[in-house]
Amino acid sequence: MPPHSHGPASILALLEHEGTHPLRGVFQMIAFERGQLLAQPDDADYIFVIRTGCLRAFLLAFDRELSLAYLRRGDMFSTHTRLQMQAGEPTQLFIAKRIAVEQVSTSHPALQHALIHGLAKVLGQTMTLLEDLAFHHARGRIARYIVRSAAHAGIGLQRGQVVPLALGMEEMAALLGTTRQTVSTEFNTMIREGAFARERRGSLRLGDVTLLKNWARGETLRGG
Amino acid sequence: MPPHSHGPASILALLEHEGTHPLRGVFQMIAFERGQLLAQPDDADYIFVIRTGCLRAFLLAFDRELSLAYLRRGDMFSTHTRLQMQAGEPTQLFIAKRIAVEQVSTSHPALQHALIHGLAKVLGQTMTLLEDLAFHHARGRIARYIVRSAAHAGIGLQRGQVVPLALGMEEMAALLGTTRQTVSTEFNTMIREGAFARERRGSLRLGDVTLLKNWARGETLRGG
DNA sequence: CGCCTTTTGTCGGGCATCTGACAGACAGGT
DNA sequence: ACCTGTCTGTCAGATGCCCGACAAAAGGCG
Repeated sequence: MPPHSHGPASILALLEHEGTHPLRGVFQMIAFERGQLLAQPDDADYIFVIRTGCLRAFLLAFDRELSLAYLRRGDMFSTHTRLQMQAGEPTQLFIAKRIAVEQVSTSHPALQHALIHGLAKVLGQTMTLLEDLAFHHARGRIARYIVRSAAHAGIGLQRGQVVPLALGMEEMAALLGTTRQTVSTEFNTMIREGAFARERRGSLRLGDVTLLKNWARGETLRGG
Repeated sequence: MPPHSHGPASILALLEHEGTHPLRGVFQMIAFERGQLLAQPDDADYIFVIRTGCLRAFLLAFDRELSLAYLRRGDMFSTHTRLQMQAGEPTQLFIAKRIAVEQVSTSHPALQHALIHGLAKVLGQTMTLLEDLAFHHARGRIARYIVRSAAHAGIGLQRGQVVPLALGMEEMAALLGTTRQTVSTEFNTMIREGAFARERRGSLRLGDVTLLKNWARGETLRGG
């Protein structure tokens, strides 16, 4: 569930405003190059809001990685010991220690709501991933990803519609918890079966949408 | 990741106190029988705190289910469209509409913190599950579960220690995202290799702890 | 256009794990 | 003790997926 809709704009507005809102005092702005990692400076918890660019949150184990979400402008999140962050492009964000935010936010309930909202959102995305991994085969996950991409782009599931795909095979694999090869193979098999066709790189044209829906629904469950 | 430590006791204290704390007004107490489902009455979000008993949060897809967490006294959570709740034993809980809580909590920052804390905790557990599913084989997940069980019971990882297991094979399988048969087979293979021995039902005696640690660390990663 | 790098497609072998089926072990009640 | 239901152990067959390797294709740049 990649690019998701923007979080509470109010926070960003507060932080970007030229005034001296008390909240602005605890946040620092930092910039990242493409590919740069957001290192955990100490073992304190941090909270941040994306201002521009794109940050990929992922789990890392040895040489494998699983992408959890792509955070974009307005998205708010907190550093988490087990999560790595990497800029997918030049990125700016506001960051502050969680404790500091909590102290200030005592008098700013709106921020609290925003935080809860943000956490709940990431929790939801994580749950989607969990569903995918636990219940769906590689083909189902790909189908679900395509359906989500279409929905996110505001495109109906109808033959002929063009759906943009933000990710390459490798990145898709990392997001879906599988391998480049499996994604590639399944993808092309789905094309041969007529579910959709390739449209240059980075987009596809929908074909037999019923097929896609059935795969996405997971008629055939994982491990079966 | 089964029973986790108790949440903010303050909330429960507030709710259980005989006085007329404003917070108490928005919460209702309900009781459940063993096996009963916590149905989503309408499409509003609810927040609840467990008072007694045990609630299992799980994902459901067709005839398969994946247990996410076992919530116990003091644990706080919110209903989530995709999550089912089931009482594992007679259970009482305080429940309220999220909106109502937010309105009241505007003047009670402590509650906000507790909520954020609770959400973050569940997010953490979800992440653990995700790690398991994405990176570890069945054996690794079982080993990790045993290690967690020991830690939760405050038992050191040393030969001879007795670790209680709260779950049967079937429930363990649901929590670890695998099948009863696989858990049973792996479990007994691990016993034969000397990692631990069975101690009546529901507990085991640790043997070669190094083996256990290695499996838990995941020397051998999933899909490899 | 030709070169080089990155991305994508495909194959064959191997393996973890799922399914379905059945037998043995345990626990509770009468 | 017995029966009875639930839990547990194990097997054989099937399969989805991973891995390593290599070829084909696409894009950037002089």
